[in-house]
Amino acid sequence: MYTVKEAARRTGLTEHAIRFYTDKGLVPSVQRDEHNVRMFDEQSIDWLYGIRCLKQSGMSIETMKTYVDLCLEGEATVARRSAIMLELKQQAIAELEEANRRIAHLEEKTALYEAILEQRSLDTTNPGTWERLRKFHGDVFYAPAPVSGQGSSSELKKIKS
Amino acid sequence: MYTVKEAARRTGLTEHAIRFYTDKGLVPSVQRDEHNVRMFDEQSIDWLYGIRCLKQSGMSIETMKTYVDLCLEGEATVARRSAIMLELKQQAIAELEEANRRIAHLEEKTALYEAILEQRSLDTTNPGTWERLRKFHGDVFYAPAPVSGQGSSSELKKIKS
DNA sequence: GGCTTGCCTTCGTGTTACACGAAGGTCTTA
DNA sequence: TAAGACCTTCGTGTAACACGAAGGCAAGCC
Repeated sequence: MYTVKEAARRTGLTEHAIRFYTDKGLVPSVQRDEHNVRMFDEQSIDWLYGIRCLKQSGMSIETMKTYVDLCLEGEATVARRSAIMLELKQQAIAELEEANRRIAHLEEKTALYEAILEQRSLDTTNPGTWERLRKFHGDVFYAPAPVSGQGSSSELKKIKS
Repeated sequence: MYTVKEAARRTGLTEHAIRFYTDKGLVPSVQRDEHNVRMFDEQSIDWLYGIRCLKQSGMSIETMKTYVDLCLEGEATVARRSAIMLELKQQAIAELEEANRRIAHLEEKTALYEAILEQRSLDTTNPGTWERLRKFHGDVFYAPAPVSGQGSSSELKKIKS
């Protein structure tokens, strides 16, 4: 039987996290001794490993609770658990796509900054100067179509050089 | 000049978010009228668009504040702003890799579940039953090395097939 | 004048998954 | 008997808002 500290050492989780998980009911086999101290047996350690794994998969605590409860019900719930994992995978794929969009977006911006630094372009990344720039290329900074264009300035050429 | 509601309509942000951003100092050009009501001019709308864009890039509010302040200082800060964007891109790339890891991980799990559902494998996804399974293949569920290794994974081939 | 409607304000709580510290209890050891 | 090490619970803080409450203000309507 292990204390929180030992369980932390064995699982790689922090003591705080382990208390948090046990309090959330994610470690069904955990017991308390006569001084109300959490005691972990091998099965509890297994559960903690499982939790850590689910966390790595991006599962929320709430879903973990559902998942754990389904596990306790036994093999009859395999299909439902499978569905949870599939949904999680869909979510991960969505995050992947989001990350890809961000990178593409940031790629543009960093390229733009590079151009500015090399004096090849105007500074369109500062919203404070858009009024001056709007009529030329006011939509480099942000992805969707910006405000309806008005505003003018002729000192731009000076910067362009 | 626009109210919060109109600014929300024009920028696609919620009214709550707009109040939040203005209170954080991310919209330097915003004013208040005689009744303490926020008033947005075209430049304020530009700033809001910029904020929305930065948010889409995954930038934190704190960093946005830094970024906005740098913008206000003018073109002398282009290099520092560029550095912020580069860092953000690195972060996005890291998130991308994390998402890829998750998907690979979940791919295994969903495949395993499929195998279980097709009666081709034991249920190794339930930590509550690992005691029974540990001697067979206790490390399918979680990614890193599990409990101090006893048990072999020689039965894995049967599942993989 | 008074009421309703609609917009605005500030303030305060809830969210997620813990991190962190405080205050206090218990056991062991010097 | 006191220190040290460990545990407990409780409470606050985090990020980026969402949401609702309570209240102010102006305009329109009867």
